[in-house]
Amino acid sequence: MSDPITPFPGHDRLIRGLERIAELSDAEREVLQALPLRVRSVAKGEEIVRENDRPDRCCLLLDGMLHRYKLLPEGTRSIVAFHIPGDIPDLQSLHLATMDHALGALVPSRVAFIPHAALLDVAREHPNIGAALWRSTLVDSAIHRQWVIGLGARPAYQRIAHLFCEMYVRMKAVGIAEPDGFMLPITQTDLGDATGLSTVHTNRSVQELRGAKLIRWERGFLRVLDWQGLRQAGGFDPTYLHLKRADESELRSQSRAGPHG
Amino acid sequence: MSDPITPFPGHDRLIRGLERIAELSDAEREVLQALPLRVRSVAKGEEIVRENDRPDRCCLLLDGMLHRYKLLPEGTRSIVAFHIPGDIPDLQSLHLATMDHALGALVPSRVAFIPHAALLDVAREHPNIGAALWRSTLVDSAIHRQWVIGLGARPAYQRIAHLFCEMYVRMKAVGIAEPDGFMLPITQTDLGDATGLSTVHTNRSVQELRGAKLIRWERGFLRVLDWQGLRQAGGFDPTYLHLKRADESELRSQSRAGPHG
DNA sequence: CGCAGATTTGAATGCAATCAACACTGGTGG
DNA sequence: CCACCAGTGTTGATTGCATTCAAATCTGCG
Repeated sequence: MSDPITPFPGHDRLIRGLERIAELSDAEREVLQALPLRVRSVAKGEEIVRENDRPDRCCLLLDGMLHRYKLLPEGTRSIVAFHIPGDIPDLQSLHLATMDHALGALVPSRVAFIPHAALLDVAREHPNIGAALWRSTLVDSAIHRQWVIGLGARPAYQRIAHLFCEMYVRMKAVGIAEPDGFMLPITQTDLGDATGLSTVHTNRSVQELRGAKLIRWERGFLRVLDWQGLRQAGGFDPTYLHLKRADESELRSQSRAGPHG
Repeated sequence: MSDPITPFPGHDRLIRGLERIAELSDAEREVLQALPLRVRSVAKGEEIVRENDRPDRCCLLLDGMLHRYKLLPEGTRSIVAFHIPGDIPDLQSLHLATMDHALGALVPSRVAFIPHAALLDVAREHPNIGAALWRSTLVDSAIHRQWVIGLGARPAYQRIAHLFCEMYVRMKAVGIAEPDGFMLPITQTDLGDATGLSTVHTNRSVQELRGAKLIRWERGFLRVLDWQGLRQAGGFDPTYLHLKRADESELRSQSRAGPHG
């Protein structure tokens, strides 16, 4: 249960997370390196921030996977976002005092807390970093929009394919994907709560994707067998992730499968 | 087709729009008053910003109603947001260069364009205004999240009730609602495209709301007959709109109908 | 008046939810 | 070491909410 102010390991994640969408100078990277991080491990299923909380710090994900969700009166859980290392899932709390949803861990994870005050200072002193943070919340918003579109207009099969594409591309962008797939250590129940489908129907749709030889998904690793096919199945266009050109073109050109980078 | 730099009429809308969620000083209001606005009328159905555009200005809505939407390959239109006077629907373009959706007018409207450069300057020189703008995009994002929840977990009837509540409260917050309802000059087709329902089923759900004596909706005016009932039908909790305390408590306490303020 | 867009109604179909079991996995404790 | 259990994944059967297809009515407007 280490809870010291660690001046090192998490900063790389933070910087990579921001650099996938924004340009940073050396000086700015150094400023970020100096941010105080309080590292903590969280257990699977643990709630990191509660609905209605008024946090005074943000949570940077270092390792593992988090989700943002809301429990409805009927007892159902609605997942509104998945988060991967490098993300700051509750960055919005910087300017929206009250949490309108909860943040929790889907698997054992490591997070780092950054005081609001520190982030606000940095954002004010270094407008470019401020812009990057703002931009980061805007990409988050763009992902929400895409989910709205998916839930409103796409059938189950396509919805799931789209989500797989999204997670794959996001992970590639921070360099934590493998050449042939990525870790997706969530349950089908989680997937269903995120796509608005029952677990049963989620299961059947995943099987369809397997049957179409687009993916394999075992022991938490999702292997992409046919990237072009999966993209097509999901109607996926990465524009909305607003990655920097380089990352984006890389993934466009990538052809089907094969264990080559 | 007036297209002069009008230094006056739109600024009130802008200020009211920001003040529903943020505190502004007199000095800051004056700074906002000095922003250059280019006012324009747009026709019903007109596209103001196109998908894939890279705008160099933002669009402030003065009168009317706009929507953000995306046309899918299958030919369907997915509406991801409705906008009312005081909103800046494409504020995200300030930091996300490429539009990942379109912006259009649902009814004849008046908008004012503000150059990105001007907004960025103001945001940098006046951190509190910058925070208010950022905050504004965060509320937009929170609304998206709520739509995700609705589309993923709520049945048609509830979804529509929830949307009606949301629009009512947002309009109250900028002072353009009537005591007994508000202008909602959209078609049921629009409503369906926003709630992920067919027009037929949208129609039937609206009729249910009417049958339950919760609303009336004629000639573009939605009369709220039973606010508490409507709130309950939609499972509506306004927390996610992040209004300033005052506005929020006002609406909580308001009881059923009646033409008293 | 006649037309286009919007609303409404009816009937048939279908996607996805629900209900109900069963299989598989990993972890725990006897 | 194995029995047991909880969580997860899978399959089958049934139900139902919402879609689609089709057509009639209503409304505003040129």
